[in-house]
Amino acid sequence: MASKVTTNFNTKTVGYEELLNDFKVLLKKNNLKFTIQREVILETLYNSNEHLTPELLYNLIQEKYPDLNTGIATVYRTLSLLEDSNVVTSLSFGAQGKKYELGTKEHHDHIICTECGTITEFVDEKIEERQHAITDTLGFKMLDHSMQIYGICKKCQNK
Amino acid sequence: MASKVTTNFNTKTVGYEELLNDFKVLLKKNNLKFTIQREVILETLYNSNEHLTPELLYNLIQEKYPDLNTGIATVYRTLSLLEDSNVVTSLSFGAQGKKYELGTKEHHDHIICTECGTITEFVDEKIEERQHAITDTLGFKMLDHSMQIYGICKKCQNK
DNA sequence: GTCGCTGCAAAGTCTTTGCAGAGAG
DNA sequence: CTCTCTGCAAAGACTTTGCAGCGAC
Repeated sequence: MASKVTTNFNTKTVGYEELLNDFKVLLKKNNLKFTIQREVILETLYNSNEHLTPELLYNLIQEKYPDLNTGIATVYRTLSLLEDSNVVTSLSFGAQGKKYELGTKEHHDHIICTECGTITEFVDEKIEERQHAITDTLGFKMLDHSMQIYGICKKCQNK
Repeated sequence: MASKVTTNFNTKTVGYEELLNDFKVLLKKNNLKFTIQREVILETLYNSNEHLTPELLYNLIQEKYPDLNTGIATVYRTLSLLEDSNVVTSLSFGAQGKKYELGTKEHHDHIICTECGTITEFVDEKIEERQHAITDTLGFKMLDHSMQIYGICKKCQNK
């Protein structure tokens, strides 16, 4: 790898077994129960590379496990639980509706195509460095950050 | 000014008269009417250095011009109009509720204190440069971008 | 068995819309 | 005068909550 490359696209680090196990440990630690609904929600989030809205997630689950008859309320409740536990992260870009993604990936930012809605992820070391420099100047203790670039992707430009 | 300074905080460029005039021109161009409610909304946005939610804006107006009895629906309608015309920009950081700010300032990013909610604005040239470099690599046509840094401000750390 | 979880439906938020009268141009 | 705006209230979208029965442990 060339040493000049400081931007990386698309990172995924944790395997499903590991993720599931961590989730079980988390539940046990808080006296919560491991239910089939919770597993299905986690699995569906894991297997989707998209950023999912609660409703989209609900539909995917209905489709794949119609017999479970999982309620939308459970999806919301589980997403809140997962967000509080930092297993998923919520994003609120566009006009309406939060989207969720697993937080097991490495930190990354987002490039969003306003035509087709496709989200590309990236990390750039230089930007990360500057962010630290800026908050240091202000005496601000950085906990997290997010960056979104909006525009038109290559594919949509060629349409 | 030292040449090393590439980060700037808090920028405001357009005066109210100019802003108001642009708004009137915009309205005329689209066969829309200049109403007292629209003026009050624009003025209140201008005079607030905060990022306002529709409800907060509505309350400020009720307080200052109780006789106008401006409806919340008008606030929403006017904000949509202003957003479509790129006079204001909406931000959807935190958990719920969009916030609006005038788009007449120069482009800037946001540093948000998760304790007290204070928002600091900044621009960093190096980051802007990198963003362009990244989208160029992807053949992506950047239209806009936004960046938020979350953490704890100096004041709140000392509490 | 106990106690948390689930689905359902009802209740909350926040935002948008239909309508009839008011008001800008 | 005309045609858009406005306030009101009703309707919509999205999310949360109360409850009684179900199910993990």
